[in-house]
Amino acid sequence: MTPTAFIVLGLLERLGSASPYELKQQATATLGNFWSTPHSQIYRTTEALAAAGLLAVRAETTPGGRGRTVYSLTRKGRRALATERRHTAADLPELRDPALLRLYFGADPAPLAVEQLAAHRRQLAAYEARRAQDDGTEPRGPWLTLRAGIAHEREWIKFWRDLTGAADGHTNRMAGSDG
Amino acid sequence: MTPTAFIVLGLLERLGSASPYELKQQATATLGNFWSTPHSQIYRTTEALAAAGLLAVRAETTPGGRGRTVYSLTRKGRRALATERRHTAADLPELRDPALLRLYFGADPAPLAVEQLAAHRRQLAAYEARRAQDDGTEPRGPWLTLRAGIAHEREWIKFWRDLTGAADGHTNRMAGSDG
DNA sequence: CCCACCATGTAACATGTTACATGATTGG
DNA sequence: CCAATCATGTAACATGTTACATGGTGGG
Repeated sequence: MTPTAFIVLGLLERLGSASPYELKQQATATLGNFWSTPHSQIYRTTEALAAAGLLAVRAETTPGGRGRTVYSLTRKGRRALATERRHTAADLPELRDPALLRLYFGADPAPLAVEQLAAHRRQLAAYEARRAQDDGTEPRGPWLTLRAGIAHEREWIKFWRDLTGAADGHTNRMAGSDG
Repeated sequence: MTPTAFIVLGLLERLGSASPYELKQQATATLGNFWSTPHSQIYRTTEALAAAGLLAVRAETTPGGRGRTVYSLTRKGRRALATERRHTAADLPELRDPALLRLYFGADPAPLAVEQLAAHRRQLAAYEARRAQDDGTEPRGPWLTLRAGIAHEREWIKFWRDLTGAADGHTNRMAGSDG
């Protein structure tokens, strides 16, 4: 099962039923900060899952006339989701950061670091606001991923902060916060 | 400029000249741990860069008969690389970890955590071996990205270690090392 | 000499990115 | 009522993944 398929099934379990458009909105709002999915892929995936019998299709006509297609889990879809949840994956994530790539190939660290630092600080603030806003009722999964996000943002901030003032001289190394 | 193009130019600056095959080997060996690139894309990119005048092409016939195509930077290619190095990007990386995705959608943390913990420990060991092996002559860029890799691996290990024993009960939260 | 693996690619298909299209709704 | 935006998609193209092809090379 592809990640997108898993996301579609997982979101539909929560939402009951939804159009691909709504699924995309949900995905952006909830997973968006650690996993992005293009809407084109959501449309393809809902079609494929429906063809495979994991989703039921319903054509809706909203008052006003504009139609849309609404999907919901079938029993088979529920089973597939449960099975997939039990699988464990041993794949590791990649860092895959364009800024890191530039750094690797010899870009001057300081200007990169200034931008990255600001962006990561904004991101961390957003995460922490979300955590603060939570009243303790959010399910454990999302809460844990939020925790992971916060931890890694803090690492990025440490990393780039150390580089904001680093001169681009001949010395390869510097004293760092690295243990 | 696409990341792959930047990688091809950057590697060719180091290597002087290389075939797409060699570029792929180099990319895997050096960047592989934080940025992967499929070989198909390397072949496409070398062709495109050559067509744009950033690379010079030379058809080689190795003793034995098997031919290959060797590329090297043109002056224009060097200029493009220098320009690109000066650009700063404000895009943030995504975590994009399949295990995190499962966690988000309610997978039982413990079994996931066991596998992830082991895998991240191996990865950290590999990074640290590389750092230990370095005699201080490695350029700063690679050394910095290695440092980032190590820091994040440590975060992942903390994260998953806290989850290896977590019961999958009704309590949403637990005491964590999060500060 | 044969099998396995390295070197060197090409091709088919899946996924991701970006642009376009079009009907409703709403703020000015 | 016009422009912007939301809702709802389709399509074109770029990139990534995976399978296949084929010539050399080295070990048993």
